[in-house]
Amino acid sequence: MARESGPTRAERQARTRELLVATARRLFLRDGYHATTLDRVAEAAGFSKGAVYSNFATKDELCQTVIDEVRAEQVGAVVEAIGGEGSPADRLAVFDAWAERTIGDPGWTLLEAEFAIHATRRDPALRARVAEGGRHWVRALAGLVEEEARRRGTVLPLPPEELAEALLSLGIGLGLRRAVDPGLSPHALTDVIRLVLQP
Amino acid sequence: MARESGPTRAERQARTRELLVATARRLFLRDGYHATTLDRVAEAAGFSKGAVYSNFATKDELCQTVIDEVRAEQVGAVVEAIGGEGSPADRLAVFDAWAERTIGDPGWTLLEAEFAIHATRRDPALRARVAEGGRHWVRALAGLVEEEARRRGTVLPLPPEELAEALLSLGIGLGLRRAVDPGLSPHALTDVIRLVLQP
DNA sequence: ACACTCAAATACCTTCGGTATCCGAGTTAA
DNA sequence: TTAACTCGGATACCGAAGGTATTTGAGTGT
Repeated sequence: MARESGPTRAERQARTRELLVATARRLFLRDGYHATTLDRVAEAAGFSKGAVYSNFATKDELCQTVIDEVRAEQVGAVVEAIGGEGSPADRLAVFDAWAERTIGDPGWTLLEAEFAIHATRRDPALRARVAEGGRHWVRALAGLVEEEARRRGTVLPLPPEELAEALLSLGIGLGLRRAVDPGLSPHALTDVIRLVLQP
Repeated sequence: MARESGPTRAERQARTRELLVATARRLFLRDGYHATTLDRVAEAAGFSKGAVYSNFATKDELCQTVIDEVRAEQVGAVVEAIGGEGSPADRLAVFDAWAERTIGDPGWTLLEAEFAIHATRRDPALRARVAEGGRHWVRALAGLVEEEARRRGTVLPLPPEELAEALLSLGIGLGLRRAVDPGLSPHALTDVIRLVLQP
């Protein structure tokens, strides 16, 4: 036993992992998957590449960790936004703000898409994981859409899952389009949602 | 002057370029942008990497050439499909078949998206070029949508450009989603189009 | 016939993901 | 207390890939 025992070994490793994930998150969101190198992540976090490989098996695993973390926050935010009280118009405005923040964020949109494509091309297991993440989004959205229709007392023009699939796809496509072409109007998503929800 | 003059030098180079583009097209569509290496393209075409760099400044330029070629075919096909005669239902069926072939083709969808993301992250000039390609799609679709509404005598629920933007984004998003998760229903796109065009 | 051009080949550079090995602080058992 | 051991992190290295510099040799103009 040391006189003044500092943090234990496991605690130090956890701290290292945290710092690596936080740094990787910043760089992956800023520069994208391919342009971000593990050397730079390690250096920016104050470690060597060895620290990265001691905490994550591959670059894919590190990036997946970052994406899971960010996505959990995004899903939570949208559920909270839509689930709130207020008139349908209020809720749509809140959702609009969320969409503007999330879909309008090129870093996030590009990273999700880039990693999904990479996973699809590279490793069936990773692709399956990414696909499951997408289905998770669809289920969450389908629930939200159904609930919203119930609140409004309107009949959905399509099954909720299909509508959710279309909305998610629209969000992905619009996010990509806006990232590539920042001059685009940001209103297409909510306009289409209005169209679908207010027949 | 040689006795039996074979192909001239310029002709030989054009032939080399053709072979390289055709080979690159096959590999890019099959494996994607990053996974396709110039060494393999050159070897598969029967040349060395030097031949590639003698005909294209960078990998980006070769890939852009391939994408332009394929996209020109796709746009032509959809304009031809929609522009044809027949009842609205017939035309929608033709479009449906086109969408199934094009959007349902993971190779094409993933390559477009992968290259767009790469260009956006890497080089502002290339990004601008890709963005212009997207606007070209939107203009073509807006014209088609407007014409279709005129033929049907219906009023569009949104401005044609915005509708076209939404449809393109939906196509991109759905194509990506289906590439990542092949089990998805392929009908969301035409369902939404029916929804928008038959109020 | 002879110098020259230039498409294509070859050799080599740098970067980056990944692996093998090493080091030394921290943990544990005697 | 101490000595063996564990293992997180550092370091050295490998192979692949985009890109560049240089060379080569078949075709071309004078």
